[in-house]
Amino acid sequence: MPQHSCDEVIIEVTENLKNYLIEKGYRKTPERFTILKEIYEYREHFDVDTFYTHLKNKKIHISKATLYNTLDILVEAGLVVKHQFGDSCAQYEPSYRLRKHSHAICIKCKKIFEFSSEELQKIIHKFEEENDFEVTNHTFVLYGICRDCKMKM
Amino acid sequence: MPQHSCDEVIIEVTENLKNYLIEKGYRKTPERFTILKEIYEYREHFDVDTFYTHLKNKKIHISKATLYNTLDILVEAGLVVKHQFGDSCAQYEPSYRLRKHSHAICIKCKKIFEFSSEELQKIIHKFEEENDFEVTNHTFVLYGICRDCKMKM
DNA sequence: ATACATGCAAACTGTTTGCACGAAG
DNA sequence: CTTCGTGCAAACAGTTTGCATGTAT
Repeated sequence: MPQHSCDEVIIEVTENLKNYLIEKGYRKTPERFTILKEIYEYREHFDVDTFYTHLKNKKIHISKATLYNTLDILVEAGLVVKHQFGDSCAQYEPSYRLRKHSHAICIKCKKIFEFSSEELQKIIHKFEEENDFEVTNHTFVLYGICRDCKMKM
Repeated sequence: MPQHSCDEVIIEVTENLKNYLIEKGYRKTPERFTILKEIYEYREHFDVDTFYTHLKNKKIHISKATLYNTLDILVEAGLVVKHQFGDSCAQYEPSYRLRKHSHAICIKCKKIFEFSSEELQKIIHKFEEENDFEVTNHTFVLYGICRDCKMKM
């Protein structure tokens, strides 16, 4: 993908975060902006441990406590989505201006696949209207056996 | 709901479990059948700790280790579904012959709502066919604010 | 100058593991 | 009688918390 568009997104989300922090009266610390930038450059799913190591490799020293704290804020701000897939630890991913998608996880090889579906949005809207429930986020995960693992059986 | 139909379901799932254990060469221990029966009488979502206490109150003594072990088997056997909602601990629920449903969780009051959607099945089938992926289970969770909490704001 | 955020380590919590005993096959 | 399952406690892993230090406001 072009580096250009990636930079643009980072500028936008940085601005969004700044506004969110001001609105909430939180402080604009360098760590918070660094973490946001790194997440949007990384662009993939990650768990806290993996990301912590990733930062360490780039000589960026931020403690795990701060990482957890900041991720909570980014989720609140709607800039990051948190998923709790079956296997132990939470997974995060950037969400701003990125294609909304769902996940399918192979229970054999643990690989995560992504797919999107417009019909899903319709289901969500229907539920919102019928139940007077305001959906802010959702997780749709399919568990099963992928093509490769099916062939190995 | 009529006690009658509940008993019928318990008889069926007990038979299913027996067959599954034989097929896999696992032992038919009383604990395994007791846990299955209690889950199908309970009929609601539960986490391990809550269920452990529930059993203790009924003077049924089964250790947590056995509970975890047995739940894994029941999930394998397709008699119980495991959900990993955002908040820490895993939730389980009986699945045999019970209406397939999805969940909506209020992020304020943490209440869990259930709803079902036939369209969801279509989406799942479409994904299976397009990707040669065999779906064995799925989780669809909406997070947001329920009617009651909206009114309190 | 005054909190609030960070970093570190210790605490916590849900789950897994190791081992001795007991029961299913 | 052999092996697997259970119960218990200890271990583990991801996350949270408490406190001293540092820094945004």
